[in-house]
Amino acid sequence: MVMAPEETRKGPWTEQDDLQLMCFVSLFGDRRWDSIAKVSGLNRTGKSCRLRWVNYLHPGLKRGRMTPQEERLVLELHSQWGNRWSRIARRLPGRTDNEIKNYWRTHMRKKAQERKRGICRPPSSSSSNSLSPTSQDSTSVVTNSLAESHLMMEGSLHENGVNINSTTDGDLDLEEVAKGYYSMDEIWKDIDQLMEEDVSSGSGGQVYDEGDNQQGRKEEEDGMCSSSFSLCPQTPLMASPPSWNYCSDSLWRMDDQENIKIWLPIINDHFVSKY
DNA sequence: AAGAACACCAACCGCCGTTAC
DNA sequence: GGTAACGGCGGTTGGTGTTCT
Repeated sequence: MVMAPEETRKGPWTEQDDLQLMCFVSLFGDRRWDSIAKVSGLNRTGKSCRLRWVNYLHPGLKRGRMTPQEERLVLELHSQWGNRWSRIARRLPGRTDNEIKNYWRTHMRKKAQERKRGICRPPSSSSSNSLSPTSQDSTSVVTNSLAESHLMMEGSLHENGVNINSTTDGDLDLEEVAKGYYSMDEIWKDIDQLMEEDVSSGSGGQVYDEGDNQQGRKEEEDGMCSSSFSLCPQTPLMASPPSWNYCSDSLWRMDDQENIKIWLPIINDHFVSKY
């Protein structure tokens, strides 16, 4: 049979996509994005998956407006490092380079406009950097809280990587994987193999219809991802980022064990049990 | 109330460095 | 050592929601 050539999907992510990606990242870690992209059946590029994870799904992400401390830190660090967004982002736990970049862009645009309108006061003589917060309204905040913000940052700096090793009752002991009993490389190799097999048998690489992920998706006896995800719990799916934020947050943070309980059997069935 | 302007954010693109083969 | 694949980064764009006129 001839499979229609699948075009890599682009554009907005659906809730289903997100869940799917989270599931696979939780199992395989946030590396090997191309493989994750393939294995997950998302039909997106690895880059796209990575971006989605880093900028949106990562459990440690903060949401909402920047605090004055953060704003100040961004200003400070930008004056030091320029547009090294990812570097700056590392100093602001929970904020992504994209977020900071966007913030800065907006911020600078506003500034430029103010300047244009002559609202901005001339820069103080002490500053050689036109971008530095010399004449800004937030100056007071800016000047007194460096130590404070650094302290805050330190507090939350421990990386919020995906903790998948605390499962106690999943069939797969991810801890073992982590310990190296099963190397991820081995697993990936096998997955790659599986994917090839699935493709050649015509059952793999299936992608849900956009817009109708649930219905009409018939269980394929062997389709790991497809069938797996039809088994996925009907999580109170989120209609908007804020609610999703809550969900993803809770999915990850509140109870990894629950999360693992939910997802693990699914993956186990198909390819993990063999390890 | 409607349209324009603005602000915010998600996502893509292209380049570059690193790694594996 | 050469090359391809991958991942990360910064720049940019486009969509959507909000505020202003």
